[in-house]
Amino acid sequence: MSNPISNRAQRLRDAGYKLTNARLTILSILESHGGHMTSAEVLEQVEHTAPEIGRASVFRALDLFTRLSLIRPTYINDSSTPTYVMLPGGHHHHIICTNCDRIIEFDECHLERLEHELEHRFDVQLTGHLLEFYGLCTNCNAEQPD
Amino acid sequence: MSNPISNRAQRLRDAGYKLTNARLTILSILESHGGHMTSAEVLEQVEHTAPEIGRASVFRALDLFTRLSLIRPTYINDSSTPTYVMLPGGHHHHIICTNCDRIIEFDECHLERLEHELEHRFDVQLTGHLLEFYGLCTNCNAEQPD
DNA sequence: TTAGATGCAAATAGTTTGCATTTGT
DNA sequence: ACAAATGCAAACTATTTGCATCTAA
Repeated sequence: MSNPISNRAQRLRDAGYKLTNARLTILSILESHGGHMTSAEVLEQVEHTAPEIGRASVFRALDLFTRLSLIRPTYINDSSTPTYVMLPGGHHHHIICTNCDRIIEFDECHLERLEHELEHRFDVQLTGHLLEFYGLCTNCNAEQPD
Repeated sequence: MSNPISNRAQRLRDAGYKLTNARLTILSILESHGGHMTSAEVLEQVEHTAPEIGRASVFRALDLFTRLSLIRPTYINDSSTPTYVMLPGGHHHHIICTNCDRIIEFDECHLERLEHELEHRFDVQLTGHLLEFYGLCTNCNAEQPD
């Protein structure tokens, strides 16, 4: 009640969820890590910094955060493990090299106008978006003889 | 050698991959199904229409198609199974309701300019993109008292 | 002809479940 | 006080692997 609550924690509370130790710890791990984290990386960090938190709680928290659009799972490296992307300010954008899986992040997307238009057209309330471009990075492009 | 080869099959061949029965069958299942298919749905279809094709080949084909940007795995329903999205013309766009998982597809994105700009800025060769908006659909928005 | 792709079945690994206990509000 | 969330460990399920065989080019 005395220490400051992060924006995201506030959103959890506002949505009616309890600010438990497990949730706050996992949120903090995601926030301090920045951009992308696989579920395996989150599990590993939890294991290191708060081994009392169970595996199941990690998955439950990741699911909850996803429902709240705080993060979004996406496929990057191999095909069977999700990488969770933070959606600060509700959005995130990157380029994925489909050959070497390198990620290039970029900021601007100019999608505000489209977002508003879609909200009106489909009568939805949008909270975030993810924009992914796929292709070959400089290195992989050079390697491909075509 | 006599029957017509689809655009996508041609892209497989051009990239140096063999046009095997397994790959063509799976491609055709994806194409005839249209927009979205989970891996489980693909497996089920294969089981019905071509039971001689092994599970492993399905996953191998889906991985290959992903590397070629013919499809893209994304998280929609539950968190543990990918939904593959066709990328006809290289792109796809939709809105996901984070409450009921309803998907609303839409066409325009006006991202061509950004795509070209990114190609120059990062010296990459882009082959496709996926744009996802997250939020609440009409029904779920109405239900939420806020 | 032959490198690449397949099918099979077993092994693996990631995720979920059920339930008694704990905790935030 | 009590509904909600947790931690545990077992159960599950999707995916991958290794290898002998087959096939597209």
